[in-house]
Amino acid sequence: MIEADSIDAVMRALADPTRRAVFERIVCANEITVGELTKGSGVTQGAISQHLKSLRQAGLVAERPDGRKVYYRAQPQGLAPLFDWLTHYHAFWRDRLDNLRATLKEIDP
Amino acid sequence: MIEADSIDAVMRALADPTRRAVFERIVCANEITVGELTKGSGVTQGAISQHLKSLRQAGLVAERPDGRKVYYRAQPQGLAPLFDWLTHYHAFWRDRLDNLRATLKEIDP
DNA sequence: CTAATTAATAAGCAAACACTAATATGTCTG
DNA sequence: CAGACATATTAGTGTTTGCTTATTAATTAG
Repeated sequence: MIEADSIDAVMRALADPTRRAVFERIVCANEITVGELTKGSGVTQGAISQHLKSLRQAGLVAERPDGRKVYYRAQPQGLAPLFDWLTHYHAFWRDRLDNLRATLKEIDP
Repeated sequence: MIEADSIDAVMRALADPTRRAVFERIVCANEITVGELTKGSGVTQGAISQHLKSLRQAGLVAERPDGRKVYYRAQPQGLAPLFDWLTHYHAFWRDRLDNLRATLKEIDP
């Protein structure tokens, strides 16, 4: 069984376009500060901090405070719930299609 | 480049728990009517219809009207944007980790 | 033709959300 | 220490969202 809570947190976190963009930038930059993320994001530093909180709670990013800066990096295993969910339903589909094919072959071999 | 619009629609559609549950039921049942989906969903038929509209617009499900009933089925290629997005960032990560490993090996072979 | 059934849609509403501006907290620098 | 800097947090606000009830449209049954 896929854990419903984590998939929920991950999906919700990635559903918002600006928050997803923040996540993508964090992935591409190995490590990046809040200030850098704010620059060119189109929103306020406060907004970025709030998005980071969501991403952190979803397990998608981790923080590394250094002095007065905080570096964020992506957490690879954070996408696991989403990955599992997708694979599960993909497998489901594939099996059903296989069964369908088999049945059709049985009827008309 | 991953198409931003479709990934957005798919993520938004699957972000809501009840809508995601509707989708999962549609996947598991090969075909299912609105009435059956409503039964045991905890929400009204109107709500279900609205969720189906979102899923349809995201390309995740397709309808097959038959008499006064409407049968819904999942559309396998609907998850493709999500799948592509995931693979893209997964690959990104893997490459970066590979590079890191290589660099470490260079320093201390 | 009339009733009942099935699904889509519309209007209204409360809750959640994304954002801003302002403030608080902690850190470095002169 | 005082002021600049980097980030988190809070309060307030407009918009979106998920839901309900009621209605409409279409199809079938008696």
